[in-house]
Amino acid sequence: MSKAPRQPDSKAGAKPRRKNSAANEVYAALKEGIAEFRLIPGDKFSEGDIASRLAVSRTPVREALYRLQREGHVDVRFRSGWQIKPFDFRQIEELYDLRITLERAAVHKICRLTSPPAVLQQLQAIWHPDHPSERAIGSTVRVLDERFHCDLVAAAGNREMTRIHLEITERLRIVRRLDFTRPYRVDATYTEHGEILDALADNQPQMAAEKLTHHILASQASVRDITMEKIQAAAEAHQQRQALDE
Amino acid sequence: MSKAPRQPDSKAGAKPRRKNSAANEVYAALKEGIAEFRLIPGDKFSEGDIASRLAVSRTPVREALYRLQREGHVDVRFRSGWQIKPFDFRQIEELYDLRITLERAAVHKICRLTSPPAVLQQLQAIWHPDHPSERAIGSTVRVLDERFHCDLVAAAGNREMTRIHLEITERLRIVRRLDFTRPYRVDATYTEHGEILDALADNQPQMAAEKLTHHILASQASVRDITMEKIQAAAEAHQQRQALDE
DNA sequence: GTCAGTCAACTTGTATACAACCGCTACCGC
DNA sequence: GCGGTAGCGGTTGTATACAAGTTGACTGAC
Repeated sequence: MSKAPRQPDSKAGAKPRRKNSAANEVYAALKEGIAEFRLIPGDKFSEGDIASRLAVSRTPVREALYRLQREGHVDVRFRSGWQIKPFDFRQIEELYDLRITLERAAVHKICRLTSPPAVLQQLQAIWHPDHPSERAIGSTVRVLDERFHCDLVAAAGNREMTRIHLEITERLRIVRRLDFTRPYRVDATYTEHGEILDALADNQPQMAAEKLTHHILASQASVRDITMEKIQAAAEAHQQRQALDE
Repeated sequence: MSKAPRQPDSKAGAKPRRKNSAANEVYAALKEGIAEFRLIPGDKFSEGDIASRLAVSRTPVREALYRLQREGHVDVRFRSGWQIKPFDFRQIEELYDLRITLERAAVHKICRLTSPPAVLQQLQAIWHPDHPSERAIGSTVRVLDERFHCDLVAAAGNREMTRIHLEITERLRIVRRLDFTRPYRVDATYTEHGEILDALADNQPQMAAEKLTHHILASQASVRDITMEKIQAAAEAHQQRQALDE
């Protein structure tokens, strides 16, 4: 495995732990590493590596790795090490597509509800362009946008759908974090969210679904090129590091 | 934990193993136990219980339990044991609802494909009521039905959607297995599948979606009452066992 | 009889030890 | 020079040992 800078180990020597905090810390550290591209798709590593690097035993490392495996971030080959799963553009596209399916279903469901869920009011207050109070800026918008979509799905009232959608959101977050430094589609986001909410308020599911689809596709497009770019850069950096290791 | 009959341990004393077969065996044994209601929702047990019962160490047991936990079958409380998750009727309903959402989206996608996927031909051959060759009977129909729906979603070409759908199918299988002994809706299944395939062949997504929805709802209804019944019976048996333990 | 406090058994979380197995390299025969 | 094979380092899979926390029952006072 390429020698990434040692993770800041926040609990060196701290033996007593609550819950399975060690496993959780390993999980969080690895996931952050993947999200911030210190761990590059294709990187190989062993359980022992991670364990000594984070100063824990292999047991919590294994638990964390199995979680990540189930989430599709890493993979293991029998007695021959782990690796970060190669980046899969098609998978990203498919996840966005799935989001569209789920969220369209959600707005239809919302319109079929007998009484509109309270959360719509709150979303109106945050997002409606006529709203006079302060607007969020920069990457905050992205976080709020994520929240918007999750709230929308949750409002439809199917908890399993909400759970699945959350899982997808999690996996896409890693990609979306890539363009943190960019000026985000702030105005567009406000406009589009406003349109969706208006359509919902008017009980026009078709319109809401169309606006929603458009919004997600726009967001996807915004993310797509920067993703390509970053992945490329990360892959090159990775190759350089590997060359340096020899 | 109530004393369920000892699982048949197929590999007592067999030390050398390939893959993590011990973990897989534990997983399979537990899942079967849950599916067949030897492990009743609410049952409490410890890792040590399972380990000694299946003659393995706690390590593979833990791995299996964490898998089941992620799938929503069991839950753990910190240093205080595991339990089979209480049966959640609402969850079942929600999963069926989610199936409808995903499968409707799938048929729409299929109709938008430039060339119809080859699997449709195969499904026609199996399911079309005019088809002269042999029909499946009894519980085989249920297995084939499951396959039908998975194939349909797979044909839409979104692998992530296929994966999620498969996960849902897995979780519903436990419920569907409940009415193994019943005469299944054989004729209805053939008719309804035939209608869906016809609509797809005619490239009528709306029609296909409607027929599909109707079919899933019928299946759900068929399962609903028997589920109630069995759960009731299982819960009573469980109470009796508990009373007997004292 | 009831309630609070204590304690011991039990449970999970983590660390460590050991065994089986994969992949690679170096060596040997040709 | 080349092919095949044996051996070795490294990796995961499993077992076991130990630590920390929870639960529930028992005991004692009131």
